[in-house]
Amino acid sequence: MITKAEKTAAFIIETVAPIFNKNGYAATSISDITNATGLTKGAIYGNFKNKEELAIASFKYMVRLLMKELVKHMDKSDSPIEKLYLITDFYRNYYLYTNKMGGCPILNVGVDANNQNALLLQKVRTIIQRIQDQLATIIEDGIACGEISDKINAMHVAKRIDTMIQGAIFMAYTMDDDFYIQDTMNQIDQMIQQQLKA
Amino acid sequence: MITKAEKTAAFIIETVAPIFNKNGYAATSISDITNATGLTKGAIYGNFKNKEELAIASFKYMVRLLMKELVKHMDKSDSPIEKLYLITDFYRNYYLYTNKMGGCPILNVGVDANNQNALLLQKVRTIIQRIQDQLATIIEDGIACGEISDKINAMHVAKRIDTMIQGAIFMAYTMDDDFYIQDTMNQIDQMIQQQLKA
DNA sequence: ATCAAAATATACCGATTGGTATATTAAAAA
DNA sequence: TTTTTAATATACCAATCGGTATATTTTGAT
Repeated sequence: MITKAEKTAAFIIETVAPIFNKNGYAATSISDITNATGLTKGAIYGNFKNKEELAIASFKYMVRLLMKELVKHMDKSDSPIEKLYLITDFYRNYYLYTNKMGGCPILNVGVDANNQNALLLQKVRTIIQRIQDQLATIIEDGIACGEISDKINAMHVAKRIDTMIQGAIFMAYTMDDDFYIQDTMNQIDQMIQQQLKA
Repeated sequence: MITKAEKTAAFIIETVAPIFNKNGYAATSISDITNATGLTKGAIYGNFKNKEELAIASFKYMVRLLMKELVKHMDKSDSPIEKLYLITDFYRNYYLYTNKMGGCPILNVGVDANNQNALLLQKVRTIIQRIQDQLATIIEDGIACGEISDKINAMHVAKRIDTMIQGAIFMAYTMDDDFYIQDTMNQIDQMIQQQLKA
């Protein structure tokens, strides 16, 4: 059975996650949290040990949301090479989609947590690692089924694609210009076509 | 003549810039600043209007340092295409070089200032714009002197290169792995060779 | 050496910080 | 319906926040 506290905890996370994502850890105060939720400190600290635990829960929630959407998108095809195109396709809507949740949590927390919060930084690293592993797996699947050239290093290409995507997201948000994402996705598509295809 | 206050202001900026760069605006307190400098609030607020002004001065100082180094590096050749290679060459030492100053100020302030400090964000945008303009100018010079194909859009390529560089910097710092920068610079070099060269 | 001005230190301000102890209310079991 | 427990609200804590007013010191010109 789902308790009241569990519902409250979920509500707090959903409400607070975009705030942490937008403002960063240090710039988000407990009163920001009580104001946004309409709850009091009692409810917050009754459900979370401290600010850090809530920030981590918020980050995990954001990433889970994003990854669920990405996987849903990728599942539209079984072909590895088509899956790669579906990934760039997903990121073409990323700016619009993540704006609602206060930006890209990986970029934001990655920069914000560095030198500031070891636990949060560790969580981001794990997520990035997981994304790259999955990307590499798709490429390896493509090699295995003959869609992708066996000359290429799957993990290297995975990192390369991920790096370009994160660069595009940073530029898009900092310059408030979606062009960077659109152009980078075209660039990655071209890379897939010209360098990866068997 | 150089006054005592001017020397103090310079000393404060040099001392504090890496701290702002590492911690971000909100997570850097005035007491962090007095502790690091050994000065008191009187000296700080006697030389700077407020925390924001000091943060902006610190950011400008970091960028000036970096850009001076980059320009010095680029001046090793007059050939536009060689200048492009010298840029990637510069960034091959970027991780080691910027670690001492608390990371890449453009990445850090770009993410930190977004939704937090409009003035700082504006400064980053101006710097990024300037970098891309200069990059585009080099490419256009290359086109003019026949080193670079006239088929390409200079500004688009400039943005593309800048995006890849920033992505590499983000990944390198978040994952604490210089590989991302080295690999991306190789990638850009290859791009120059295969797509830009006339 | 004196003195005015510039520069820095000290002491203080109200507001806010993250967090806790306790009181109160709401929910569920008896 | 009473009683117990779970959940939330209230009131408070010391510490710190950014910033200022004023006192003190240092500096350079006379």
